[in-house]
Amino acid sequence: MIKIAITDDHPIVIDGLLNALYDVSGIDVVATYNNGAALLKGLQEQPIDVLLLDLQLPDKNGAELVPIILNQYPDIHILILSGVESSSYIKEMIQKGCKGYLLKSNTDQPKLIAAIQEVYNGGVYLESAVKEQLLHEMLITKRKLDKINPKITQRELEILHLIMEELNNQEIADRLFISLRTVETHRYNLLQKLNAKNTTGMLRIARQMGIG
Amino acid sequence: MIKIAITDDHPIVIDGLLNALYDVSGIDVVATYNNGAALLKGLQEQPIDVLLLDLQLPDKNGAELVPIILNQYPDIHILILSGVESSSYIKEMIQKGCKGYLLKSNTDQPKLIAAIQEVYNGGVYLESAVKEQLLHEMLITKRKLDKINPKITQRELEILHLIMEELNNQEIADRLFISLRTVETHRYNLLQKLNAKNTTGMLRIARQMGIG
DNA sequence: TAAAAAATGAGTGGTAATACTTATGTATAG
DNA sequence: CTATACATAAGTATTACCACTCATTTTTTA
Repeated sequence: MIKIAITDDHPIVIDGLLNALYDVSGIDVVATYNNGAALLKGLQEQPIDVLLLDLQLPDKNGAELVPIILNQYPDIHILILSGVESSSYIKEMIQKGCKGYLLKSNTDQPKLIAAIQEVYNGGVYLESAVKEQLLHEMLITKRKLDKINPKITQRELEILHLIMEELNNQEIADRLFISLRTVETHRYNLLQKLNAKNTTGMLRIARQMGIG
Repeated sequence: MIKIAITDDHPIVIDGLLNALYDVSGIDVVATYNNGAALLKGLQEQPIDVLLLDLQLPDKNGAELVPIILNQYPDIHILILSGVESSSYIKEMIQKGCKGYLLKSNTDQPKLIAAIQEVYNGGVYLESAVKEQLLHEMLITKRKLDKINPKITQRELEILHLIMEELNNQEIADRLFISLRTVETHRYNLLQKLNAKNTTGMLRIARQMGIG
């Protein structure tokens, strides 16, 4: 018997989920909460296996809540049930330790049950639309910017790589047997070409272009 | 008519591909090469739409070859045909601008044709095994490092996020209604806790921990 | 081979970040 | 009720980085 808790601030969503999971063999919804505080309190007395968690809650959002929960109850399998299909959100949640990410918009009963069983058994559940989204994010990045992007020279690229390796200008100069001033010039030109305001921005853009 | 070139150092592979693509409507194999140099030379006189490229060539490997080709012929769609299913390879190749990655081990004629048509039409082709591999890679990262990780406070995390957004200390101070010196202190403590020597390193480590 | 692009490097000035230490109010947990 | 942790903030130096401009040499390409 998989013990489940539902947390969502919309009663309608909770009703829908209860309905979808009612009388399903092997699944038992033992609690529902409508905010983060209630959830954290409830977990103290009611142990669960799987948590269906909405990302947008009135008091705390999922990004804050998940680490707190997993820190105290590492064995709970968290299944995010969200309205937004944003790959950065999805990635963040999974990396924080959630076991799945469902979209409210297209999750029906069979999917929901499949997801619950999958995460309960130690797997990760992502529906195919979400998978596609992630892959797209991961792979596309580069070439579109590539056209717009002013071409970075070989030497500039080398310097970019060394900056990524956390070398400072002096260390880069020593490594490449060139003057500190030359490194500064290359670096300045990189900032211009990538239209970045500082090193952080430069590296972010570079990463988006697939460098690194 | 999609004009195709094949590059592989194994004649048997070339024969197999020729055979698979022979007499397929809309597809025309116009050249075959068995090393990188021959390919680069051939491209000068024989324009193509799609390149089937083996990663392991005797003279140059794919990682070197692809940027050279795409730099000179940005409109060629490169389809990697490799024996190794390594996600880092796959990612690297796609990010360098390749449009697809096929495994020699399980590519049959229909798959091959589908892939060629997909990339010719501007898409990216990855077979499902490869997709799964990539997703796995992408999502696993976090939790193992999570245990080791020194505890970063809520406020420090906030500041880390704002640094990632390319704000400087003054801007962060203004945003959080605190003093510049306080931001500097938090930032200093972050560098210590993450054991980083500069902002670049700090952000790299943070990313590895799944922050961002 | 001329023209363009890339790599090299310096001048000069300014701003931001890093490297510490010390300290205080405040919340929190034992 | 008292350690402990956290957020806050200042003092004092030093170093790194950013912002430009200009100039020379080398390499690439037309």
